[in-house]
Amino acid sequence: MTNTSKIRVRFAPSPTGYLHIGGLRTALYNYLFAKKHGGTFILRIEDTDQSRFVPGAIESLIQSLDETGLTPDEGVFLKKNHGSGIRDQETKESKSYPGIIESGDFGPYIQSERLDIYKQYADELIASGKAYHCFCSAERLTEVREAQAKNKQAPKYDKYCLSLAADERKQKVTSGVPCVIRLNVLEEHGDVVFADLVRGEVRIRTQDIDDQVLVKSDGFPTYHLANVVDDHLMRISHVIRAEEWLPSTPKHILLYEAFGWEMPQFAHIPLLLNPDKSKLSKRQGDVSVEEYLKKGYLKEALINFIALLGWNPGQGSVQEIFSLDELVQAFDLGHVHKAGAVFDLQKLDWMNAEYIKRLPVDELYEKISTGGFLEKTLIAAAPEAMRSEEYLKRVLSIERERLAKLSDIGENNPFFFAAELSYDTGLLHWKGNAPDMTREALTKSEKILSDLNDLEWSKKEILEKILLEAAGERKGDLLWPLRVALTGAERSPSPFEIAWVLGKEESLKRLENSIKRLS
RNA sequence: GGCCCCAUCGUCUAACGGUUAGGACAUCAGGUUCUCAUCCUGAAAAUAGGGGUUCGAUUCCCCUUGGGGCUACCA
Repeated sequence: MTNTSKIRVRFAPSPTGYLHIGGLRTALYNYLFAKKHGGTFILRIEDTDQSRFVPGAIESLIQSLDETGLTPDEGVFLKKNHGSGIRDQETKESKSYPGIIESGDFGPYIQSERLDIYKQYADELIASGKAYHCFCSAERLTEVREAQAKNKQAPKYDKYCLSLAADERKQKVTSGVPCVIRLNVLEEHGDVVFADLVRGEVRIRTQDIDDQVLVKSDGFPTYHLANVVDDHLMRISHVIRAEEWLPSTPKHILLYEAFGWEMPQFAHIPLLLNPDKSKLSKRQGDVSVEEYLKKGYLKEALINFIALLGWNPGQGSVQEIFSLDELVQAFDLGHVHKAGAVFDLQKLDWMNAEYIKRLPVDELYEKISTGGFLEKTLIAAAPEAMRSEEYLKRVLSIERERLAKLSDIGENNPFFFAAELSYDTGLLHWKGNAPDMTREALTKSEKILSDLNDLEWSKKEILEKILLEAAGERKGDLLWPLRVALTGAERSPSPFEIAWVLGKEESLKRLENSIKRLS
């Protein structure tokens, strides 16, 4: 049931660590494009460099994709009950065939488990003379390159081994001399031209293209070979990847031609940048998706934010808040930017705050508690009474509009979780009021609040009404000392809200303490 | 060094030959029942430079400049 016109895209990371924020964006654009066109979003693990493999990285990659909602349609098994999360022993083993992968084969697609396939295709190229064995040492290659750099020439292999006699090459191969397999790029080929969906026509002179290594001396394929072979076998229709791959695309095109295969469409999306405009990297901030989630950035905000880094809905739209579904509807490769985009943490904070503000308190509490923020924040050290669900929900209803990220809970308002307040007594005085006046105000507040019953304490609006009435014209005289007494802080939410959160007992205790300070 | 890509406010971006060059973040100022936050209003802030093409260029072409990426038996 092959439908060759079907949209099939892939996200093809190397398992060298955690999912990078730039990787997430590449995955997102692939995902959006697939969903928009009723296509298939595939995950393929490109682990052809054994030395860079990080244990656990594959699982981590899959988990991050899953947590952000970008679960692949193919190439991954998410298992409920057992083990690694990437393989289902019951129904699928890794593929060991050189054949076409049809829709319905679900991987996992891990390149290190497909070495036979690449070997077979490399041999095919050797047989047809499109590729050749190279026995040159690293030292010689370095010398060649240095000489070329000195002469201001493009650095590329000089085809030395191609000049070896055929039987000499064969003899070396059979006797096991270490060698690699290179693509034989013919200069008479002419320019390599392709139409990039983002950039338009891209043209490279063949003389500038190196005889790329296809198979390394350890028998593993390089990225170039494995990538092209798999994209072909998996019937990838659109290669959507980061701009850093643009220079190697001509090499891939030459490979498709050498095999006589139909080419996918290419779309090279702009890089995510550090504030100094270099490629987004660690060192200048967090780049791991997991880190952002841990800090309390909501996946919806993260996805929304990076979607808009390098893409916009066009049509003069000024919409900034998009759900995943809305992104799917609006997405369009034609509105992907060509220039790189700086990853601006301040705007992410703003967007995350927007999402938090829109979250009902119950859902916010759910995220705080399941996200581990009860253990990671000021809440951890709070007295027992200040850790209850009911108390925390009251705090959240106040803090909701001042949180940039979940981990900020209590950060600006530590008095919500403090057993004792420490502050400068002078802070209690409103605009130079005398201590007597302050004491009088605090005593008045204490009297009012202690007279209120539980029902009146249950609503912050009631507290507000009563205190406001009592305050009269010069509100600061009463409210400022009360607020400081309850918070010990120069800045905080309103005294009504604080009192309501703290409750009668704790509020009165803090008031009494403040009055003691003045005597 | 070589090759390639890119270029609108500080940042993300809109305007696919004709706009007082628009929006958002950040910044600043003011307003909103005490401080802060939220919210509202306002301000400042950009087409890198030079040539063309055109009646008319942010927009199309060329050059310069600037930035970035790649340049491995890494992806």
